[in-house]
Amino acid sequence: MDYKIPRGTYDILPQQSYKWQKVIDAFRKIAAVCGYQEITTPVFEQASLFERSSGESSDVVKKEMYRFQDQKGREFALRPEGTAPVVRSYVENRLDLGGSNTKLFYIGPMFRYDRPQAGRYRQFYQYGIEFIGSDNPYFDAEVISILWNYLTGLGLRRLRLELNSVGCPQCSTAYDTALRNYFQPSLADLCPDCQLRFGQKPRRLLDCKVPSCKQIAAYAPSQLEYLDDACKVHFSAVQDNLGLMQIPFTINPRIVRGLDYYTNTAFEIVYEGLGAQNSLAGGGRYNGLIEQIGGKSIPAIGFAGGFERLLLALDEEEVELGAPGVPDVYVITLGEAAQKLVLPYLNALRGAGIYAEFDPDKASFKAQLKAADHSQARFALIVGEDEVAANQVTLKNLQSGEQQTLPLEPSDRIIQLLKA
RNA sequence: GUGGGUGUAGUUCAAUGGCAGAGCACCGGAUUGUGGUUCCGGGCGUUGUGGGUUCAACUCCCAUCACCCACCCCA
Repeated sequence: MDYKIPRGTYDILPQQSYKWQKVIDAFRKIAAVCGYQEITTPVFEQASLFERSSGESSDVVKKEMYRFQDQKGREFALRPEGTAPVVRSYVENRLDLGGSNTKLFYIGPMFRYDRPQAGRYRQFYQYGIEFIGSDNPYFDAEVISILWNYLTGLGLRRLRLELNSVGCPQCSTAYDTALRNYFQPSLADLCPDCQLRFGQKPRRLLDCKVPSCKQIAAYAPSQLEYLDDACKVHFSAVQDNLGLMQIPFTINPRIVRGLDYYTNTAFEIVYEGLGAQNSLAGGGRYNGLIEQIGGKSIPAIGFAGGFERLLLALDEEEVELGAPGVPDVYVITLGEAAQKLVLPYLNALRGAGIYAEFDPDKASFKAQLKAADHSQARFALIVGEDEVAANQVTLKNLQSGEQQTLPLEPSDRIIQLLKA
């Protein structure tokens, strides 16, 4: 083998495809019934779009972005996430001037230069929702409910929805100050990573896993105590709405979104039983992002989830996603005359929407019947010398073994039988 | 980016430094046109790759690549 697939990527092979189609179709369906329409953006964008929106200090931008220059020296990046491109498109196409809400969803590959691990790839596929246009807490609940209903609808049970509010930029900076005050005295005892976090993103100190840091962080103030009145009201309204929609959640004041643009509502869905990469999806409000990217000041909220982990979780929970398609009929011929007769027949069946399989390389009758059995086709359509002579075909039900003879010409009757 | 583990047939796994094997899967056959069960037959695979040690390496050593696990990050 001379060529190898790039590290951290994978092929979706035909035997796996139907599962992907199933989860993708289910997502499209639920998005549609909530009024969301699909948007597809390029897989690469100006690198600065992500630098500015995700935050220069975020790991995603700092060390995980695939960057390249094109022939004219322009700086591009393979998109590491979906929200910034959607917002870029929204602003660029002046959807912000319409004055009404915009409901979008996307599905596509994202790219991050991470060390590969179970549930973590360098090219991975995400589904996501972006609601743009209103700060009404109903929409927080709507967006979260889409995610929740999608995942539970697929059959997942061991899900946990964790909810938090990171507040508006004002309460957020107030909170950062409070955290710095809290950690200041123990600064020297923190791990090197945390010492960096102290300066850049103090709230990251809260989910450090080093035991000594954990201990120090144990009594740190909670974000929720530093929400201003408006943010408090919003947060509790979101909770009320979720309650009314009967979506269970737990408040986790320590969940922190990795990208800088989040405000107020932040949430994450974790699946118990996936190992380290157990976060199935996450999202939140980003009320300042549209303005930051050059549009009007318009509130918005969204989420993104990864299909790879979703499929792992479905596998873990032994959810059956159906099976690959099997032929309705397997066509068996014997002799040259039969083969000639059968080609127009095949075409007619397929034209009528019937999945018909045929392999002229299988010579013997036995081999063909074996192949028919192996294909799990429901029927075998047999055209041999006898049939040619008698101007008819034999239709054999492979489950029951019953067979009947029918006129040679493809008829509605046969099509009905095969479709049944 | 850091630490640990693994790498043998399509696949799951064997092989005290001494001839590279088995189950499953796959293909063919068991007299003329009837499948699933059964029986018989079918495998030289650069033992991930490249070096080294040795009379001899799947086995020991080094490097490299890939995957897995954890950290990290995040979906």
